[in-house]
Amino acid sequence: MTATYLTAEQNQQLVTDLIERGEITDPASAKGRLLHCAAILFRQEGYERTTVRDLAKKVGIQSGSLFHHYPSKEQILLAAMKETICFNTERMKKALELNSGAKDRLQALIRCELESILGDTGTGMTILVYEWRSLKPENQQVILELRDQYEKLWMTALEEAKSEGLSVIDPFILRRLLTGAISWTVNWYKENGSVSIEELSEMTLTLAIK
Amino acid sequence: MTATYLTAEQNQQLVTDLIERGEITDPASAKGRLLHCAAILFRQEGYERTTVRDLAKKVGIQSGSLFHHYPSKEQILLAAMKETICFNTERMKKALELNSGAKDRLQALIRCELESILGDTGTGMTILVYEWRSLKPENQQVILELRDQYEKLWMTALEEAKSEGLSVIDPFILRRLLTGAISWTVNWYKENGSVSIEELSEMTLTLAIK
Amino acid sequence: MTATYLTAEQNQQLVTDLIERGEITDPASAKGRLLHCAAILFRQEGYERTTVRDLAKKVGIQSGSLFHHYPSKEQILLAAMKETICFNTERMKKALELNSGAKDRLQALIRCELESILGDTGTGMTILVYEWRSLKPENQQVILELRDQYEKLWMTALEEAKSEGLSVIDPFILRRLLTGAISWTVNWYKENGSVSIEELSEMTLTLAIK
Amino acid sequence: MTATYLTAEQNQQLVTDLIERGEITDPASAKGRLLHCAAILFRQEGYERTTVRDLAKKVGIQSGSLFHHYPSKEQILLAAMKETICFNTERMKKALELNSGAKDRLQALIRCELESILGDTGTGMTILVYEWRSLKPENQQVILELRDQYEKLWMTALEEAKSEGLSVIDPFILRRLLTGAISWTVNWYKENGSVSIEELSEMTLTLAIK
DNA sequence: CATGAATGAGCATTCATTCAT
DNA sequence: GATGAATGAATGCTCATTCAT
Repeated sequence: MTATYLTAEQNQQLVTDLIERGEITDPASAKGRLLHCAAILFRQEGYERTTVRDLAKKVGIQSGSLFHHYPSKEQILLAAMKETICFNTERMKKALELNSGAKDRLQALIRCELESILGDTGTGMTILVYEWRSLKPENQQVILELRDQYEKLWMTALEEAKSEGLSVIDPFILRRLLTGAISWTVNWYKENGSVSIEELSEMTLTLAIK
Repeated sequence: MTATYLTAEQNQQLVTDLIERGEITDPASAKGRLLHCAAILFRQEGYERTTVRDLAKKVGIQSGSLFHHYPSKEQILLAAMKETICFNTERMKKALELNSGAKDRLQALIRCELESILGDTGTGMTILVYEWRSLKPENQQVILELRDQYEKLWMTALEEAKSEGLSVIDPFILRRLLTGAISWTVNWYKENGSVSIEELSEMTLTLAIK
Repeated sequence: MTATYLTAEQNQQLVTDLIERGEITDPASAKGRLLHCAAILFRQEGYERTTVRDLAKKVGIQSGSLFHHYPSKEQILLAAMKETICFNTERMKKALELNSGAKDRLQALIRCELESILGDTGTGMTILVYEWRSLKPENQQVILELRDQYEKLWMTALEEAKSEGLSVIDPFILRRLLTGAISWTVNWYKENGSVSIEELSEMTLTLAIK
Repeated sequence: MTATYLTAEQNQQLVTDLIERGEITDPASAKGRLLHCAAILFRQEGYERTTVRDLAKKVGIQSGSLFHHYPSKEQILLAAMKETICFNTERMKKALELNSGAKDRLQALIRCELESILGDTGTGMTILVYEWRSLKPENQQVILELRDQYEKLWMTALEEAKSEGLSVIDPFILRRLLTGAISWTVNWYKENGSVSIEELSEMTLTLAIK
């Protein structure tokens, strides 16, 4: 048996809610399209290798127009990161609500993070991992604070798992090992390969618990 | 009980041997110092953010002089990657020789890779992971081929572990999950913290096997 | 004894008359406010360093809206210069009418020009001096023609002074030396300092005549 | 009778001395040519309207090469200003040495400043006057300090003139009026016109003293 | 081998101007 | 009239690479 996960409808509803609450930008708007394209390019090519001209071309505007929406390239990265954390934190909360029991709750988190890394939503956590060093220290701090909430959800779940005897490793270290294992999937997982994201999340769970 | 690992002397001997065989560059030579500095800077700052002037300054020469040793910045990265793989492949072979039994052999590999990522030798595997996209496809191919040998050592050990019932996950996927978990340590592990590299390698082992 | 100068009421009356005759724009109108703000910003920051966005912000409108009033940034500068010359020419005429005798008439002109440079009316001659090179040749020509009338008032007064033996220098050169001396005051004169504009105009007069 | 002024040879000797002492850059060197061209262009076109591409073209190099010599456009302006003040301060000192008597010494200063403004040496004081606002406050401070020595020479001469009864105006104000009168000549004086620089300096002197 | 001035393509960013709403 | 998103040419600056010395 496996954990319950958000349906496509619930996922879509979450997006709608967050747009309404102003926490993420409507992907249908110019600004939202910009952010979506930026997330994809930064993920594929890396922040440094993506020029504002590349980005503008992908969005379908002129490079100067980017600066109508954001004052600098780095602010685009920052905004993409912020919305990504925000969306994924909310999705993890919803996924936790749907499950009870340490094991299922942990699996829900793993699956959420995998979906975020591997999905084509452009909201992927990958840029948070790989483009971190491109932020100036002050902006790193901004992200760190948002990331705290996200990581608290994980820590709670891992501590619960440990107290139930499902794991013996220190939760702090286990979380970091899992972060690496999951984020690295972006470099090898092929969507139409033999393994589904759901199966992959089950395998990842067996790493975390006995 | 834990696996046997190379002593500092054995490690040093390996370096000497590889220099003699011409497989890695003598770190005392100008070229070797260049490669060493490059590895450190590329790891710390990233390849794109490291300018040839930064690198030249660290080496203590003028930027134009770099190009007497390598025809381009990318070739410096490529050389650093090659030597890193070469050295670490050899070190893993040595470490495997020192151990028998699937569990110990697996732990030896984990420890080798962690040492390579976290050690201050400048030979770290980190750049292989994070600067991969900075290589042109043809150079990626060169590294991929070298990497094959390295990965074969892992695959053999993981298949052995599976056939002995230590693990149930597909070795191919397990290796990739471990790759991520181990390489990510560069982002959080603090040398003088409460956990030694040896302890960390034991914890990582518990992820891989039951 | 000193020359007679326009009272504040006479000054205000002049403004009203000129608005009525359509020679300057009513500063209460949108266009007038724009010109007023432009004159101030161009004087403070310089024409090149003042962006249309800065100007729009000061006026309290959007930058695109400026172009409903003037077809280009340069036309705004041109209009500001035109109105400045027009207003100051008229003011000098009035001031000349109030005085007789070469000395007093000359002092009246000096004081007028100083008031125009140092006053806070935003109609100052400073931009004519410092932003001259920002005009395209054809627009420089437009200003030159307006400026001719203005300068004729000066030349007449200086020739009169010379024929009365008050000065020995060639009026053409004397006028240019005075132009520099007076316009430069914008860079050092402090309104609440120890010297009033009236006193300064007397001192300047002693430069021009014996 | 008129004041003594530096001969062309003495002028040239001064240049040579200052280059030797490292206080100004050899105009024959690449850096010196750059500074010379910059001074001319900044004077003719203004700092803002001069692009680094314009400057590079005039020097005969590529725009990127400018930044081999100076880290920014503003530093080029700053260097040009520094060398200008330095050279003109030294030239004024030499000119003062050649003359005695308040009147002659004052005329020497006036002539020096006029030569500096109107000469084609590219070392003209004009940019100090007209491009002042283009410097950031910290760089303005640097120039202010250098300028202090220069202005002290003037103040001493003007105070001497006043104590000898040659002038009645406050030296502080007189200096500023003269600064304006002299610097403004750049806008109207034509070299091959009917008036020589020497004659102009005599006329200017009659403004300053009775 | 090493230097360091020079290159030149490329970069992020600016900004006057346009125009559909 | 006014808005404000979009334009696109131009700007100051960067940087891997070249090459005469």
